[in-house]
Parts: sequence; C-alpha cells; structure tokens
Amino acid sequence: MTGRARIPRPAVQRLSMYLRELERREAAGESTVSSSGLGAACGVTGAQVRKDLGSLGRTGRPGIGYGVHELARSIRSAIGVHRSWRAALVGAGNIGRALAAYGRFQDEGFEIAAAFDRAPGVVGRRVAGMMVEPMDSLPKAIRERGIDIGIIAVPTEAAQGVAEVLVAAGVRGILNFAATRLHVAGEVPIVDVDFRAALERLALEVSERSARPERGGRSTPGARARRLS
Amino acid sequence: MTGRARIPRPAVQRLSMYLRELERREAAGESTVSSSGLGAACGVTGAQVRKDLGSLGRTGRPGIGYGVHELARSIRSAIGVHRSWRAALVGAGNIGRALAAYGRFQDEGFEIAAAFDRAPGVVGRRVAGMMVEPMDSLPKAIRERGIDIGIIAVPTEAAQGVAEVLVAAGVRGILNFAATRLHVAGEVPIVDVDFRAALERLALEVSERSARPERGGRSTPGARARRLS
DNA sequence: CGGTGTGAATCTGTTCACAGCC
DNA sequence: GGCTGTGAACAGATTCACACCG
Repeated sequence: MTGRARIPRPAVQRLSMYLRELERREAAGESTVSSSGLGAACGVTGAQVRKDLGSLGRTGRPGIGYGVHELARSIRSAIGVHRSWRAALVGAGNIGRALAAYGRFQDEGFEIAAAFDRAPGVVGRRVAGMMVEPMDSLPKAIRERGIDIGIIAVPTEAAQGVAEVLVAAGVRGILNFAATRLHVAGEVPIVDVDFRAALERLALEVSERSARPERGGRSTPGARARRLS
Repeated sequence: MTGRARIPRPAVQRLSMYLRELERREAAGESTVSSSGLGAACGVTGAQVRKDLGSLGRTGRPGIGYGVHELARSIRSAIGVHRSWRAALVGAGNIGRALAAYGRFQDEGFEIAAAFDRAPGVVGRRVAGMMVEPMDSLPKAIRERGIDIGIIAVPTEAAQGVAEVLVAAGVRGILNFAATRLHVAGEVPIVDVDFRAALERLALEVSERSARPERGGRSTPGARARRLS
C-alpha cells in the first residue's frame, strides 16, 4: 500500500527495455547487474537507469548492484504486468494472425483470449488454435470472459467503429494497429502502434544523418543509440 | 538551402499524426485548417501545433489558417518523405507477410523492393507478388537495387545477425520488429517497433487509471488523449 | 574501491499570453 | 473577429556531482 510515485512517461519505455535485458541475463544465469552495465546494454547512462529505478521501490545494494530477478519482478509490478491481462483480438487479417501466432505473449503476461472478425469467410476458422468468432458475439464475450483490453487489427476505415464497440463492451484499454486516431468516450487509454509513423521517424533520422556529414570536432553527445519503440 | 532548424524529437511523432489528418482532410476536399482544428483532431492544443509547425518553414496565414495541401507537402519534406525510400524486408514470416501485404506503403513514400528469408521452404515463394530470395543474395541486392533501409521481421535470436549483415551491405537505416535491442557499428539509425513494449505501456496506463478513482474536483488537465505511437 | 541514491543544475519541451495580420 | 507567430514563463526530464554504503 505504498503511495507509488508516478512514473515519468519516458521512463516507462525504458523500463520495458530494462525488463527485456534483465530477462535475458536471468536466463544467462547472471544474478546481479550494475546500473551502468544495464545502461550500456540498453543505450542509456547509468545515472539514467538509477533515476528510473528510483521511481519504483528500489532494491540496489551499493558496491554490488541490483538483484536481477528481484529487479525484474519489481519492474513488472510497477508497469502492471505482475498480473495477467486478457486481450481480445479484433481483425484476423494479416496483422491479426501475426499477433496471434506470436505465442510468447502469454509468458509475458498477455493472453489473447478471443478473436473476432467481420468477414464470414474468416469466422469459424482457426487462427493459432483459436476459433474466430463473429463481431456480434463480441460484447457478450468481453463481459463473460473477463477481457481487459482490445487489440484493433482491422483496416483503417473500420477501426473507429470497432473502438466504439469495444469501449461500450467495457474493455479498459485498447491497443490500436490501425493508422488512424481513435476518439472514444470516457477515459479508456489507447496506445497506437503505427508502422507508418515508425517509418517516417526512421526516414527523418536517416535524412538528418546524411545531411550533416559528421560535424566539426566532437561527436554530438548521445548521437549513438537514440531509440524509440 | 535553408539552415533547416532541427525538429524536436517529440514533435516528429506529432507531425506524422498531422500529416495523416491532413491527407484525410485533403481527400475530403477541405482546403484550409486552423491550428486548433488540426490540434483537436489529433488531441493536442492549437499552440502546440503552431509551435511544431514553426520548426519547419511555416505557411499559415493569420485569420485563415494553413493550406491543407501546402502544409502536407511541407511536413513530408521536413520528415524526408518527399522522396521515395526503397526498403528490403528480411523475414517472410507472419509479420513480414503482414507488412508486405499492406500495399499502401508505396503511396506513402516507402517501397518494399525485395524480400529475403533463411528458410528454404519460404525462399522462392511469392509474398504479395514479390519473390522471396535467399539471404545469400542480400548484400548484392541491396547494393544493386539502391535499397536505403532494411526491415527486420525475423525471430528475436536471428535479429542481431541480420542487422549486422544489413549494415555491412550498406543500408542507411533499420526498422526493427524483433523484440531485442540491436547493436550495430557506425551511425546507422534504428527504430524499434516493439509490440510487447506497447502492451506494457497500455498495461501501465490502465493500471494507473483504475488505481486512481477519478480524484477530487477537476479532472487532470490533459488526462484525455495521451498517445504515443 | 565499486556502486547506489539523490539533490542541484541544466537542458528540452510545453503552455501562456499577446502583438500583429487578414 | 479569427487566427498565426513568438518571446517569456513554466514544467518536466536528464545530467552532474557527490555523500554514503558494502
């Protein structure tokens, strides 16, 4: 029942990275990490790592570092992945199938518990061992199967409508793969995964690099390793 | 030959959003937008929009707004999408196929010009009308077909190796769909698209919402519409 | 020593408010 | 009146530097 200080937004992304690195190290049998070691692997400074970890209940021991397992658990708990989330996938097209096929989500605290599609040709087929259901049965399924979040993987034009249905059915969050901004009633958080925006970010980054042919004396601090999800 | 002031990182993502909205409006026949109109559609304030547009060569007219077409072009040019980029897709599995199938990239300034895979069973098959080639032919293809960027859509374990091959072959940027951090030589920018990190961000957002049951008097400013790609 | 935790200083981005133009 | 462009105030995040612990 700690007051749980709010985590700075940019830190959240980094925590995900740390977590991934920690799991790798845990699998490799390492039992402690230093902030600078962890930072090096993730492309940030040790000071940054320490600050980030400071926003959650810290566990580091001076002279030693952090316990890998302990820290991983602490991060999971901070970002809310200590419990498991149940997700409904809407849209069993290409992206939808790709997501369903990536079976590892379950280990990572996310379970795709249902899949829906509008097209009669797709409904009733199996996708990664899961039966695709018609859109009509979505609201009832959401409520009865205790689904927390909706994943939108339908074409752009259909996304807004799906979002409204999901919210009306009571999901508590939406992961949106459609390249459009969704407007929904209430306070339901939405996270967009936008391939095109990612490509555009990359395009800019590439343009800037080649435009500036390694300026003057020292290299720009932090020039290497700028990364966003 | 303008000195082209550097665009603040967070602004880049917003510019992508604006661009999408502008294209929608252009298609709808609108010819001008106000900063606040554009902002409302994208979930940011008018002042923010104006500041963002200020970093590129501005074109707004007081009392009127911005020319939709003109502004779209200006944004494209600022983020480097005025010219077209040629991309190589590595990995023709689920995500790879999903990307290839999303045919609209070409309209948006990105052309998937080649696809590669390691698995003999996949090589030689067609994916979205494109022949999948073996990894061996990657370096030569990159050079000969003037490919700018590589898209990594292979399993986690293989990603690092692929990244090195791509960089050695001379790509100028990498879009990485594998859930691992890549370390490459030189200054090649990398943008990660990490589904799991996105889910984790959503998990945190949902947890925070339900933890705080609508505190006190006024709602937190900017509580609605927080969004990241 | 090696390494954490943290206040203080700095930097970066956002919001405000208003002068000026249509 | 409506709307842009921008300096000035503000808020937030990162970096620095150092006290303190094992």
